[in-house]
Parts: sequence; structure tokens; C-alpha cells
Amino acid sequence: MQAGSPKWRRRSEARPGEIVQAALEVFAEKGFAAAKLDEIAARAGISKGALYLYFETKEDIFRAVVREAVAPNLDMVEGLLTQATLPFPDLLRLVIGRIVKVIGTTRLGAVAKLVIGESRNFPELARVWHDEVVSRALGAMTGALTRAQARGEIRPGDPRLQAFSIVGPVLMGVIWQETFTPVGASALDLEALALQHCETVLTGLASRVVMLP
Amino acid sequence: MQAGSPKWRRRSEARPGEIVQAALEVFAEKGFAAAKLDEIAARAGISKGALYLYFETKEDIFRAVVREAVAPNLDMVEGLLTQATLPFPDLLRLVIGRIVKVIGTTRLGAVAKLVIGESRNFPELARVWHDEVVSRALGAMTGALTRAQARGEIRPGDPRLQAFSIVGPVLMGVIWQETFTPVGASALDLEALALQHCETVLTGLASRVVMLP
Amino acid sequence: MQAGSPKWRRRSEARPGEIVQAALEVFAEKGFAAAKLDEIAARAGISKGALYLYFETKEDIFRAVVREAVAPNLDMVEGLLTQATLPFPDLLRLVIGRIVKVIGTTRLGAVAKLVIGESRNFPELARVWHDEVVSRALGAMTGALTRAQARGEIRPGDPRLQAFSIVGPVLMGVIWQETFTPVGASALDLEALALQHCETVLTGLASRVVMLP
Amino acid sequence: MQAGSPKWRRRSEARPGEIVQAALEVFAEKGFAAAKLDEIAARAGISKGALYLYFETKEDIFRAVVREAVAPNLDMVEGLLTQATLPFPDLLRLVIGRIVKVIGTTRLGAVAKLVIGESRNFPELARVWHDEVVSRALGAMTGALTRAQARGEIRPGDPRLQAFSIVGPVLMGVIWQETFTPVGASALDLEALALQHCETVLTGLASRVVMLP
DNA sequence: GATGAATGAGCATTCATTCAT
DNA sequence: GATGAATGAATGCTCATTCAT
Repeated sequence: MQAGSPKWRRRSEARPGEIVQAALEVFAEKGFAAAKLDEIAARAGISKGALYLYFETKEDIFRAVVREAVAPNLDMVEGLLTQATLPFPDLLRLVIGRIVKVIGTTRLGAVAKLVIGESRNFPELARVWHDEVVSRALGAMTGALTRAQARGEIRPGDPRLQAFSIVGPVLMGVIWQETFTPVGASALDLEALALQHCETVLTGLASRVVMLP
Repeated sequence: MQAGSPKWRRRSEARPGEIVQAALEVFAEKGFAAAKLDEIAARAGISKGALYLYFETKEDIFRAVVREAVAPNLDMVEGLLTQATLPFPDLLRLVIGRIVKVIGTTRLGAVAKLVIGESRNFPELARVWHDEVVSRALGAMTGALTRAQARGEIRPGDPRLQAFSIVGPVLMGVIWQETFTPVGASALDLEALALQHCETVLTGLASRVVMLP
Repeated sequence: MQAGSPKWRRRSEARPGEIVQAALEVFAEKGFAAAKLDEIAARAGISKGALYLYFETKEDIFRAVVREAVAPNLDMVEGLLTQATLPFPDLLRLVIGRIVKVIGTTRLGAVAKLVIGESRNFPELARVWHDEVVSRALGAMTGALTRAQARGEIRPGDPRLQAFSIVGPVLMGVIWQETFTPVGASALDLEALALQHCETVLTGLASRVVMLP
Repeated sequence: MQAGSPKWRRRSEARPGEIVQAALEVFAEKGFAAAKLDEIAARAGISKGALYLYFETKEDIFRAVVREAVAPNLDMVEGLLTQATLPFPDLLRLVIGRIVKVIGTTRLGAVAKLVIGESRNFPELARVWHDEVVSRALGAMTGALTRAQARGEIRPGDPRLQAFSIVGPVLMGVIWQETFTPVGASALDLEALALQHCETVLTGLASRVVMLP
């Protein structure tokens, strides 16, 4: 084995990402405590000891996994904020579509489950997720709702609770897929759910609505 | 030590319940793996060894905790089914109110979080919860929605997805309280959420609705 | 349940013997360490706590089992000694027959196995057995051999080693039955072994023997 | 678990042997249950955890100890078989001498005691010993006796029982040394026993023998 | 940098022993 | 005397972490 081989150099730089990727899989499957460093190392294709060249502790790896998953969401949150001038129905359809797409292409659902499950053991992570993802996204949504109320687009009401009305079903769908589908429950078409729920909640929130007798 | 001291009277009949109660607290705080039998025993006011007079293993205790939490839900589900002849809006307000009340008076939310977090390590529990709680409740809701559609009370659409639209925000509220409130997020008034969402979704699902330009 | 019931009184007196009997079975099956007081109590038909009304510790029960098994052997040893005036072949046939009979009607073999297996953990028991059973029996045999040598009945030689020649095969037969027969080895006719070995060793030890070319 | 990977991974070559050696000592002194992994590890000069790099469980270590002791015996058994063409007396003297030598240079006696004592808890080990050591050795001896009977060298009789007559005293001597010598009994010269018994039993089994009145 | 053998603290589980009833 | 619930010390096993190579 020759030191300084370029193949190694390049791999070294990629290592942390590979480890986080492998760790994400194992944590998602087993949860934090039941995940074994042996398995993470094996899936990352390195030795167990090598993990400690890149991370201090197992908790560190866990933190990296969760924080890494925050990044794409931050982008999404930024997206929410910048589109904030659209009419609310258009904005909502756009945002929900984006959320569903991100969930479909990343392991975001699995990470959400991890954060939920380990929130008591890793309060800082729950805090990070709250502060940098959930709260900001919810804040953006609340802001858009407040403005839409001011414009008379949607009916009055606590915009934070309205935001729950909007996002909750999608979150429930994600949890369903992560929790019950693997144990035999019928699968769920998250996109169809988002589409139908969007129209339902838009009608429900619209101000210029008249219910006939 | 005085003979006949009431403190030491045999409580064997109450013990399993006390243990499950103590275990619920510890599991809810730590998750399955991080929960220590020492602490469960201490909170139950008995020795570690005594746990094994009532349960075979730690997993057994966990199962008991989860199964015990199922019972009150079964009653609630039965309640749902028997009220099925009411007009849908009345039924929904009734049911949602009941759900929120149960959640407020039991540790159901904590158990739900446990089931979600440990679903990969205890698939049978996820299955039990799916079969005996989630699926039945969702089934009842779907049935009521189907009938309401037939009666022309609510608009057409996949009733299962409509059920997600109805229940999702409440579930999200529960998760919020269990996950983010303990780490500093602003508390959530679950009852207000339920109330407002009920009206929103009822409007959104109603068939006799006209959106004005 | 009436205190002082005569049925109980009589049982109480028989209890230690019943316990020792039950313990013998369990110890014989499992060895000392793997034997559980629960099982001994169950087989004796009493509660675990009641064992401590008759014995101080588990070791105590074990000691009682082993010592109890000594008694019938002491009788046998006495028998050996009193018949010591017979011609040696007659004496040997008598004694070996008696040994085989005792082994066939008691759990002596099992106890021997226990003593052998636990001799390091219970040196006093090994000592008791040596002093009160093995050594005395061997001493009696050695004495008889010495006298038979003096009478010219059997050929000269270390009488202790001759005693091993006589007894060894029977002991081996007992061990065989206790160790290998339960795991599928073909059973052994201990009586036939004793009979044939008796004649073989009597010929081998006889002084008036001529080997033809 | 890698398919096809040999059960004995690349390990420090000497370690397993050192562990087995240390374990043999501890098991021989305490028996299986009373032997503590702490002590085995200490005597092997490693930590308790390191044991599990080489063996799965305590039982595994025990099995290795017993199986390892089988190997030298297999060689001995083969030796018996290949010398089978000698005249019986010469063969017997050769074989017995070899047995005594092996016993004197190995801890075979201690292992035999272990197998006897734990035969109920580890039936497979008793079976292995029966099938691969005792049965084969006894079979070889029986075969030699049968041929010797056919040649008219020794008198008729059940050859299996004759084998017991031959081997029993040596086994008894081994057990004596392992069981009673450590608790104060006078030591036994196993070689002298073997020598004298050999001549005794050869005379006893010889066909061309006449007993004078 | 990389390895994997070695460590040792930590935990679930067992079971002889006790004691209030 | 008898019970059996309760105890707690003991121990096999796990696994994150370290370190000599």
C-alpha cells in the first residue's frame, strides 16, 4: 500500500459524506441506540476505527446525519420565502408540490422520524430542526397566510393553526409511509394526497365561499 | 420494622399496572434502548429483580406499555362507529373532540411517538397499532366519508385521502407537543387547533359550496 | 387450613427426606450449579421458602444429598468386613454381587458422578466420600487381598493396585451408564459385566495358575 | 455474516489456544457453571471482552476446550487401530502404556471429569466424546479381542465386557487422581497400576490357562 | 491515513436468600 | 409451620472507543 496514492486522496475527501450516507441508512432502519458502528463502517466500506478519523463519537455521526438533512430543507424554506408574492392558492400548490418532491427524492421522512424519536435524548437536534427548518417553514407559511388574510384571499383565523391544517396531512402521510407501510399497511400515494388535500384546504380556507343550505 | 405496617402490604394485583405506568414514563423520555430497567424499577418503587416477577424481558414490558395504551383507543374507535348515523359535520365535530380529549388525558401521544420511533425494531407493535388503532379509526372515518358522499353531504374524492386531510393536523399537533414543545417551542393549543381545523376542513369538503370570484 | 392438622404434622417429619430425594433427582440431572431451588421445591411439593425451614443453604442441601447417599454404602462396607473369612473367590463374588445390587437399586451412581464433578468446589464432600466410603471399601478389599495373599490364594502384588483391578471395571460401567447411555450409547448390562469380570480377574489373580505354551 | 468466510477469521494466531488453555484450567478447577469469564480472561492475559473476539459464548469456549482435548485422543485411537496385527499381549501392553503416557502428559483426566460432570447439560459433548473417543477406542479394543479370540489367544466371552475389564482400572485410577488426591488421599502410581493390571488381566483372559487345585 | 484487535464500562437477566404475612 | 413476593449481588454479554502497528 503506497502512501499518497491519488485514489486514496480523493476518497478521503469523500469519506465523511459516505459515512453520513451509510449512517443515515442504518439510523433510519434501527434508530440511534440500536444502530451499530460496525454496520455503519461496513456499509461505508471502511473499518470501524476509521470512523473516528472523521467523527468524535457516535452522537457526532448522528448529529451530522440530522444536520446534513437540514440543508436541502433550508433551500426549500428559502424557496417558500421568495415566492411569497404569488396569489395564495398558486403559492400553496407550488410549495406543497415542492415539499412532496423533496420528500420523494430524499430520506427526509426517515430523518424526521429520527428527530421525533430521539428528541428527548438529543434536544439540541430537535431544537436545530425546530429553529432552522420547522419554525422557519411554518413562519413562512404563517406569514403568507397573514398576508393573504390581509388581502382578503382567505378567511380570518389563527394563521399558525391554519398552517397546521395545511401541512399536517402531508406529514401524516410521510409518517404513514415510514411506519406502517413497512409492516404491511397499504402504500400511500403521497402525491395524490397532496393534490387532493391542497384543493380541499384551499376551499376550506377561502374567504369568498358560500355554503348553500 | 413494625409488623402489620400497611406500607409493605402486598400489592401484587396493582403491581403490573404500576410497572407499566413507570415504564411508560421512562420509555417516553428515553426511548426503548436508552431506558434502563433500574430506573423503571425505581420509579415503580420496587427492585430491579421484582420486574421479572411480572414480565419476562424488557421487550415484554415495552409491549405491555404499548398494548395497554391501545385499550382506551379501542373504546374510542367503537364510539366512532356507533355514532355513524349523525350528519357528517356533527359526527366529525364529535369525533375530533373526543380524540383531542383522549389525547389530553392520556399519554397516548407519547406512546404514538414510541411506536413511530421503534417501528423498525418492533414491527409487531407497529402492526398491532396499525391493525387495532390506526386502521380501524381510519376505516371508520373512511366509511363515514363514503356514506356522506353518497348522501351528497361532501364532495366526491378518495375518502382515504380525505381522512388524512381531517386527521393529519391533529396528529401533527400531537407530535409538535411531544417533540418541539419540550425543547422550547411555543406550546400549542390542541383544542383550538382541532376546533378551527374542523371548520376549515368541513368547509373544504362540503359539496354545497360556491366560491365567489 | 387448620393449624396442627395431623396430616401436616406427619408430613413435616418426612419433609427433609422428601427434599433430599427431590434434590437428588435435580442435582443428578443438572449438577450442583445448574440445579435450581425452584425446581427442587416444586418436586418436593413445597414452596421455595419452606426449603429454608429445613436447610440453611443450597450447599447444605447438596451436602445432605451426598451424605445421605453415604449411609447405605457404609452398611455395605460393614458387610464386606464381616464376611472377610470366606475363601477369596467366594468373598469377591459375594461382594461384587452386593455392589451391583446396591448400584441397581439406588441412585448411587448419580451421586458418585456428583461427587466426582463437584470435588473441587466441595472438597469436604470428596473427603467424606473418600474417608467413609471409598477408602474403607478399598481398605477392606485390600485387607482381604493381603490375607488371601498370605494364605497363598492369590499371587503376590500390591494389594491396592489389585483392588483397582477388581473394582475399576464396575465403576467404569456405572459411569458409562450415567454418562453415555443417556446420550444414545448402547446400554450396558452391569450384572453381566460384573459376573464375567469376576471370573476374569479371579483367574488373573489366582496363584495356582499355569499358562500352557 | 459473510458467506463462505471461514469461521476462524484472521486472528492473532496464538490467542485461541491460550484462551482454551486458560479455560481448561479454570473449568477443571471449578466446573462449567462456577467458572467465571473474568478469571479465564485474566489467566489468558486478556480482557473479558476480548474473549468474544474468538468465541461466541461461554459454552463455545467450553466446547472448544473439550473438542481440543479430543484431538490427541484421536491420534491415540488411530495408533491402536494400526498396531492391530500384533499378538494380543504385546498389543495390550503397548496400548495401555500409550494411554498412560497420554494421560500423564495431558490434562485428559481433567477433561474426562468435565465431560462426565456436565454430560447432562452438554449432551452433544458427551456424544462427541462417545463417538470420537470412547466408542472408537472401545471398538478398536473389542475388535482386537474378537480377533484374538478367533486366533485362540484369549478365552471366549463378550469382548465388550472384556474391554471394560481391561480399561476400567486405568479409568478408575485417573478419576482417583483427579478427585481424591487433591483432597488428601494418597497419590496413585498410575504406571505401576497399569503394569500390574496388564499382567493380571492378560492372565485372566488367556485361553491356555489351567487353574491347579 | 487506515486497520482491527483490545478494552472496559454498562446493562439485562438470574437466582439464592430473606421476611412480612 | 408455610408461603411467595421481594431483594440485590453476581455475571454473561455488548459495543463505543482506543491505540499499536
